[in-house]
Amino acid sequence: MATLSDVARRAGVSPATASRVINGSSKPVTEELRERVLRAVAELQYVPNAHAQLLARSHRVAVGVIVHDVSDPYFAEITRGLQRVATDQGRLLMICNSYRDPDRELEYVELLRGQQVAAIILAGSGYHDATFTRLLNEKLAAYEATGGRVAVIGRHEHSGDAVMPDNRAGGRLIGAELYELGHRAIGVVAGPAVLTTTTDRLTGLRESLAAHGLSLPEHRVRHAEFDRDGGVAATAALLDADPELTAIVALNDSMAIGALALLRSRSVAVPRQVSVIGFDDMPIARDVTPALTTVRLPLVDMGARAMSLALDPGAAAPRVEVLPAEVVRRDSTGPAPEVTPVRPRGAGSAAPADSRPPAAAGGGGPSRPSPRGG
Amino acid sequence: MATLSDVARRAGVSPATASRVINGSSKPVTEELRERVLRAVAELQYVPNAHAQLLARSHRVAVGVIVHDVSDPYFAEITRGLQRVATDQGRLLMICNSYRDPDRELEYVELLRGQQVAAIILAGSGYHDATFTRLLNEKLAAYEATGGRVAVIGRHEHSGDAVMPDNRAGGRLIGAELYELGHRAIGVVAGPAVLTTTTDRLTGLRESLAAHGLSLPEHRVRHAEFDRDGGVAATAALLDADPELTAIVALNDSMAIGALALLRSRSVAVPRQVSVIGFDDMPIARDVTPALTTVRLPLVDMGARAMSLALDPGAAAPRVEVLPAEVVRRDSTGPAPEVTPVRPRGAGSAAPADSRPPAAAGGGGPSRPSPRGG
DNA sequence: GATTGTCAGGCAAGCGCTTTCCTGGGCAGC
DNA sequence: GCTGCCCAGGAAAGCGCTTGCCTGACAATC
Repeated sequence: MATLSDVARRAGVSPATASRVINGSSKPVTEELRERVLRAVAELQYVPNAHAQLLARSHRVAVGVIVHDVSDPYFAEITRGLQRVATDQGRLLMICNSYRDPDRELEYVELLRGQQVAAIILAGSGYHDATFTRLLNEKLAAYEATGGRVAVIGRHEHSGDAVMPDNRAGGRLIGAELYELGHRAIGVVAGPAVLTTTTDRLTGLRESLAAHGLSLPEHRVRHAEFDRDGGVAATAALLDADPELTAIVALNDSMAIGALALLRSRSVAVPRQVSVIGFDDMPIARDVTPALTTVRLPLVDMGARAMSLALDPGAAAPRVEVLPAEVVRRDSTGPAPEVTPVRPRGAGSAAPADSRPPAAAGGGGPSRPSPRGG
Repeated sequence: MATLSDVARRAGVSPATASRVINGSSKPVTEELRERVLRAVAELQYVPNAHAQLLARSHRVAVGVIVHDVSDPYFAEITRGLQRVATDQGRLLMICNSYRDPDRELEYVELLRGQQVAAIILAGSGYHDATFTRLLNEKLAAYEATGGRVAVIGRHEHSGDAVMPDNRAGGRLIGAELYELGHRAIGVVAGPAVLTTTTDRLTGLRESLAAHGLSLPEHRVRHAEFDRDGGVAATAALLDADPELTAIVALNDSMAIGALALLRSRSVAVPRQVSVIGFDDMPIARDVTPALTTVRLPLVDMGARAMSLALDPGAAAPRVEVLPAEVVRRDSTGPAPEVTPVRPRGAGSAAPADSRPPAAAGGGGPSRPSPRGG
């Protein structure tokens, strides 16, 4: 591998001069020497050793981001936003997948610290785990103490700059939407209980149902992995236990897609028999059938803002930007059916023990806010 | 930021000893000193400067991969395979998105070279662009000349180790499949013509159609971006020009999803009126409606193998692994209808100028190879 | 002609770490 | 008691680059 001194030697100049030519230093260099250096660079196919440069300058240029999994569309979208701003500012982005393993997350913080990144961005749900949270905060604090910048997306536990999707409000929107459509028997396909995203969304949903005098019993909430197959499993469990459900809330779109798949495999009509609503509005949501009603989060924007916060030297006070959630109505939700929607498979017709109210006659909620959203 | 000498000073030892303790060097160190060093490390929250380490050791540990876009499921899957092997071997993976910009691709090669990566993996289609190809090969050659390893996925233009999905055979499979189903009026929703992936798949398709005496006129091939919206646009163009098409081949699944969306918006029944077949078998393919018939490529495996090749010191001769494509039959394809399937919108019924043969009566190909795949 | 100013270019000191080689003390062997 | 060996630990030489500072040549000024 050719080095700077190789270039300098070939051009018949000192390494200092070569360096200045290559980096476009403000220090003037004769045109002739400049050309000799550039020619040598081309001839040797010289590329500066980035590590040596980083050691020599004290200027940190890369930015690290730790996500659960970039191939998950949720994070793919966020990453796209991060990338855009990073690239605009001439920063290199290093992406690390924790695969939802807290330990790996801690390791990556160290790794990124060792890489001398200018900022670390943590994207994705936090964990209900006090020990982990303390450990993580210690590590981040140590990093910040040496001038590193930290921004988080959707995490409560860190005290610095943060971009927060309004998961709880989103949960409330779902509750209101389903209530207006007349649904009273609602099941929830939830992500892992240790994730704050799961509990936040669930809390919001419970709040709005409670406001209408409805409760959400524990057995109507099934936890599984936050992905398509988790959605399949949780939906199956939910329906097996409660065939009279008229609506299924999936706490993210991947799970919702799993729910749709399971319902289709059981020949349950959506939304005629059962409505399904998701969360996140990932791009594919509009292309499944029926197109998925969901709660939109401005994912790309969340990424972009987080990167802006991270790269902005920053006010003394930590900045928290809460980004709103909004319902996107598509075809997977509809008015609650008036009779038990799901024929229990095999078993004799289960007693409809549910306390379903008469439900506003004429189907459809009192007034569907708008005929079609997004 | 605490340095090694800070640690050494605090522990009352030399930097050499501290380094040896921290890296678990084979050189023996008294238990007492060892403990003092480790305590100092903990107290100072010391993390070694990775760049300094890389400078000092000559051992390169990171691996770089250049993909078109990780958030595209095709590359997300490949990346997953790459990651797995890289992690198993204790390598850090650096992911770079070229966003299908050849210039950016060249830049990233330089960047990765500067980062002293042990290997560079190029994933994704090559370009029909002689100048670019030459430039790229020069850069890669320079990198290899200094001991760097290169592996490519799905690119003809590089002469070293390669993993090649059998795009052409996949194209042939599609042709055979549609022919057997009785389709004679076939349109192609293709990716950019400059991509070798596009042309390879198209070539295969043409070959198998030709084997049955069918040709694929240019106006039945529409090029657009290799994504969902490209699929929408190309399908619309195709149908507007040729309402009598009975099958649409999308050269990747993203475009196929766009095609399905467009057909639904025009109320064209799939597969009753028009069959749709995709390519790649990305995970979402089974969850759209109708579930997408497609050609499966072993994406994760492709990534894993490429990484193995890249990390394996390597035989003198370049190794090329061709991975087979296989048809996955789902619900978006069916026998060709016997009458003009798409009612032209508005315009008077276009003359069915097509040379459609009588088509085997009874619908359905002579014998559908297997009732249901994958 | 001596002095000062200007300016292109080079010297050399690091950046933080690893690793080779050397040192000096303790011990066994004669 | 002296020599030689072994071994833990340290000194120091880089790894490849940047950059503050200095040098030496030349031109301008008195």
